[in-house]
Amino acid sequence: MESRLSPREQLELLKRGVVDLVSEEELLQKLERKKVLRVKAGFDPTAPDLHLGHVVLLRKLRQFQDLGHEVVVIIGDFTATIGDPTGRNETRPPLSKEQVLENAKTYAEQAFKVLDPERTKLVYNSEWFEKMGARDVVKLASTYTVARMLERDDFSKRFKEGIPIYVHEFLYPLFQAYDSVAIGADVELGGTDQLFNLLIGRDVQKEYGQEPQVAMTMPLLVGLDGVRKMSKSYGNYVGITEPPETMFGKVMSIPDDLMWEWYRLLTDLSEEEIQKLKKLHPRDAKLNLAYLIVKQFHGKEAAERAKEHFLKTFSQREFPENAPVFRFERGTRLRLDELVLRLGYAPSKKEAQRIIKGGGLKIDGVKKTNPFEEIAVERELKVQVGKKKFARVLPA
RNA sequence: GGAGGGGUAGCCAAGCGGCCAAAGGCAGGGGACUGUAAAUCCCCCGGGCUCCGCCCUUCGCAGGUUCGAAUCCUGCCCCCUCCA
Repeated sequence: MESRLSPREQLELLKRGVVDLVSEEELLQKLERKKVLRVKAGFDPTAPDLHLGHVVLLRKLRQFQDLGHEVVVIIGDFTATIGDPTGRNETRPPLSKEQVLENAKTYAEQAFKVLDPERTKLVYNSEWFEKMGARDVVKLASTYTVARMLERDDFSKRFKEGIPIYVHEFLYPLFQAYDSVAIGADVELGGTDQLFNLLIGRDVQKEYGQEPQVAMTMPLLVGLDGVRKMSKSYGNYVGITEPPETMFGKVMSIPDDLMWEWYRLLTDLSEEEIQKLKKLHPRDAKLNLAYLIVKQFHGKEAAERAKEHFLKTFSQREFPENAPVFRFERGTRLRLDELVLRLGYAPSKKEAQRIIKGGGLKIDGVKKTNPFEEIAVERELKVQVGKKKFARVLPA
């Protein structure tokens, strides 16, 4: 779909799913004036693993690309090498240059599962920040007031509650804003939590004599727990490089209520189509969702296989043939708690024992509840730990 | 710089000489139910030992007083509040 659409039609499309748009009129004007807009998105090079939460954003970027626009991904290598003690994580050592490059590479590989490489530019912000002197930093800092900085939710809250705010933390939004100046961004895209930063970008661009960018934010995807935003540190995420079966299973485990939002943010289905799906049995609607998502990252065939696998394993309770294989020397005698530990399905022997005593271990379909029982590896053992973890144990 | 409050397991939060591996809640794990959803119920939740018992390591850090300390004393580090 090349950019045959009128500016107004483009606008309508681009507005879909967006939370904040500052402002709609400006975006329309830009679309009318320019054929190719520069759409900016930042990337944090400390965490290169992308999950579905990022995909929400990437999909919107892709939409811009499909309309003929250009995406500029800013790799925040400069800021990353300084280190950011914002969170409570003290041990967050500044990344080395190599590390950043490495992460950027992984990031790009993953991002191009959604983005069009032809219309994507990767830019490192060290390119301009390394050249900046103290004078330039002061100039940048003087474009904003402390009072305005404190407008940010996060800052004002911390300020009121007496949680420390470091001076350099005020600098980060400004640096991000300056990225927009450096590349002359027309639009910047981010999660809703980024709105404040995106708006600062507008102000700073004006200070530097540029036309302000349009700020556009996308909803934060709620994670598997159905409560918090999807994030690696909450462990409620679906990584886009995860195997089809895992992905499928994870999607199936989301709360029912959440699935419609996922449909909106992660599939191309229209609102009408989604409404129709609501008439299905929730399980079937969710199977369809999982299928559509897996398909995007692994293709149709893999999606079908994953679905089949899911149905067999969980609906018909069959042992999955593609379960991970573990080999032990023939004749090895192991205690059951040891076995579970060695398979990596328990963090300690104690925990393995608890699982077993609680009835969470099955070997060849038979429940084993004595963790001290020994078993010899003479032939294939079909091991199941809990509901979702399987292993085929073979003699080597 | 001054005065006060506080640092307890993944998080929140009790405990303030022994009955404390440390209440309670959340998160998490296992089981039942089921649609690997939600809700509900039961069990577990520092580590090790063939383990109905024993041992080791934990209550900011380092020492000390005690038969015995998360609990008392000393020093140090960190955080917060009010004042300057």
